[in-house]
Amino acid sequence: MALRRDAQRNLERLTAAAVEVFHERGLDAPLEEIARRAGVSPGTLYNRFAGRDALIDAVMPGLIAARLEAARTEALACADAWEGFVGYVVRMCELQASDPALDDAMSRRFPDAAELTALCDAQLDFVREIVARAHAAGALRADFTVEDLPLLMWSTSMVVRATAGVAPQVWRRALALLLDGLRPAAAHPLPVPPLTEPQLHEAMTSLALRSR
Amino acid sequence: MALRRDAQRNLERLTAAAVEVFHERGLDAPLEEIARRAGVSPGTLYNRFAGRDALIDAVMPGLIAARLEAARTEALACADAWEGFVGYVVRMCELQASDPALDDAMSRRFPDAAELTALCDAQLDFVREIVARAHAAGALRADFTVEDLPLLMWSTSMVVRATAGVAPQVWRRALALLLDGLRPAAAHPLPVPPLTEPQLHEAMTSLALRSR
DNA sequence: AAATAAGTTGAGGTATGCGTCAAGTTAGGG
DNA sequence: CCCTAACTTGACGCATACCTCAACTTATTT
Repeated sequence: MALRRDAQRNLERLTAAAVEVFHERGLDAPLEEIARRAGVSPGTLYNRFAGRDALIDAVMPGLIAARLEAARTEALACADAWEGFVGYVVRMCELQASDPALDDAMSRRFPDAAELTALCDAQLDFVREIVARAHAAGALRADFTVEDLPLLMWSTSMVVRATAGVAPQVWRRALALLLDGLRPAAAHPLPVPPLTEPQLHEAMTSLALRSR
Repeated sequence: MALRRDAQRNLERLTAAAVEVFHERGLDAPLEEIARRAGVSPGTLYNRFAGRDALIDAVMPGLIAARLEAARTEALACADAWEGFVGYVVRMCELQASDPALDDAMSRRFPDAAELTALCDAQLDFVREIVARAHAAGALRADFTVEDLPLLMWSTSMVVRATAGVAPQVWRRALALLLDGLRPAAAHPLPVPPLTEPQLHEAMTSLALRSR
């Protein structure tokens, strides 16, 4: 059954406030702040959303779906396979750098945010194509796998966090150094195998970052 | 004047407990846990140490001084300048990966931990030599600077944190990819200039990591 | 204009962690 | 052995943040 009109309005205020606050403070922002900003009591928030993950799932997919798709199609549209790959990675890192909420949404998994999780998992599959195309063109070192991509994202995530207040573009330098290591000509044997897909998933899920 | 004997004993217990707890939980571990583990009340801890930084400063330099020096001398002793450089970086990252406390101590600055800060600043100067030697030998891309090294450390820090529970060696892979980008042959123009030294210092100081 | 279902409130309980201080305990010199 | 300065204690106040629920308010239906 439909929500009562006032409830509907509060729900909209809540999601709007969540977008704001997540943008400012990341996905670990206090829920009470979101309620406050929505002009609503904490009880109302919990009344409407089971918990943080439900709120995240109500808000984040709408913020990232279009951008993820844009990054993908842009990459595949690019004539040069290497340029496409690099363009994709850079675009993703730009998203990370532009918004702590996006960074969290892309670096971690929130088990009870089903839509968001589905979106990200799907993205990983699409990216497989981009990587495959680069491999086929001999533009990307052969021992690089899709599961290595999150390593780049994590790296950038930290560089951004450390330097955002001081030199907000420096992550591009760190990423460029890294990308230079991904060309076939740069390749030297790697010391350990890549993450398996389940390992990757577990790593993202257990990444509660700001605590231990 | 000397401490009373019981106070001396408590102080030793406190530093020992701090070493343990910092090792397990990083330098943000609750001080109360340290007091508890030392078999002492929180009051006693605060009685002996002005705050977290003082305790860190009492404990960490002893844990890292020797290892930092070993890494340096080992690097300079290495006949091949590139091997020396890589060996140094890998050794440092091994320290990071082996202990959250070392990771914190090397990735951040604790303004009121004077000894620790001095130690790390000195290290950066020594490392300048290693980088210079690699540059002189044409073994390291010319546009790489000492201030770029912390970018590597931050990158590794995050990869370690994400994967420690799942594939504790995978950081070596991420680092290897990165190092492959540091060879002169791999170099392509970098999009932004390196951090300046003051920027670097500020970035480390403001990196309160686990919060925002 | 009731009646009622739907929704909101906000104080309060839980938990973590910092830092303090009045009261109590103890080491160790005289 | 006893006195006093040195030291320890642990409960307390503060702050943050989670989540709940009994009492209240409001929209909607008839």
